[in-house]
Amino acid sequence: MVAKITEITALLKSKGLNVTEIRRQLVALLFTPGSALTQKEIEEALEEELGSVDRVTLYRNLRVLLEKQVIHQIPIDAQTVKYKLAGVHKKVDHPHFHCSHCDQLLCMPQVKIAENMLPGGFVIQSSQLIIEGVCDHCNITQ
Amino acid sequence: MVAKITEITALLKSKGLNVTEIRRQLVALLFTPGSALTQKEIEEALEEELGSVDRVTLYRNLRVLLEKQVIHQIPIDAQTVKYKLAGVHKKVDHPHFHCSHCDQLLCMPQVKIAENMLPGGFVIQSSQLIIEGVCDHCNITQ
DNA sequence: CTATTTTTGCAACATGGTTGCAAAAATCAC
DNA sequence: GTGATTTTTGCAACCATGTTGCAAAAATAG
Repeated sequence: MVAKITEITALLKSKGLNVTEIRRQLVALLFTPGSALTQKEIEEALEEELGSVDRVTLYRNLRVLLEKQVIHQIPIDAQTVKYKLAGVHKKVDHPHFHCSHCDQLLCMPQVKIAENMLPGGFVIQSSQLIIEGVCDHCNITQ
Repeated sequence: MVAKITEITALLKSKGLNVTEIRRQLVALLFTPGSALTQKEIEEALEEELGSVDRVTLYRNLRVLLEKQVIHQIPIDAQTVKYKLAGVHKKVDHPHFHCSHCDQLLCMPQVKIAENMLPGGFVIQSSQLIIEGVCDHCNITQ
């Protein structure tokens, strides 16, 4: 959770982004592996840190970070989108696992969706898979 | 496309729903296999048929049809939800294939997401898979 | 430090989700 | 069928969120 400021600064700069207070806090917030938040959750968390956050500023920063692929947008269900720090996976559209117990969102690049799973003649361009369930950690400690 | 009115009426009644003009047109619209529309697309299509459609009425009818499982809601990406006539598959959360060429949305119940695809300790409760690509038909005729 | 570029905060507007309520339509009981 | 009852519709209204423009503030470059 406590990522060094220099680490975050370096990440932002490496993507050609200026470093501002909101961006630093925003990235810091998503730095924990597995943590993925909705815009509302981000807004609330940032308000605790910064007092108040303009929703337009947050909205624009989310867009910039998405464009530069610092973060990813993952549609959990028809009415929820979560934001997550982009991992190191090459493909943008790898599967995710959402734990209904602890709300963690984990990348599952080991799960592959391949063309041979489909009837003949179908070509895959991309795919998006969300698996909802209980993660290994919650499964044990529960 | 031209499903007999009696067929649609029967479908609605079988779910315990009264038959109204909007519901009939709405179901008729989604009757074509593979057709899936956004709320906006539905609204526009219905306006051609009925002159004008109140967005609240449409919204409420979509909700009722979802509840009764006459239709399903499928999140195509972070900013698009499509509605589709519910098929005959037992599981609600079967995979879908979205053709980027003809925009058809096809059910792919043959693609299975199984627990053994995940690391040990993970339990699957449900899953949601959207595969984007080119369908067999477009692939040939293209 | 000053000039230039970027970012922020705010007003404003659009769109979609949601509720309440009275009028209209559908269904039910005769 | 008629009238009573239940359901559905259409509309006003409100809230949350997406989106743009613009001037002030902050960050960066020289």
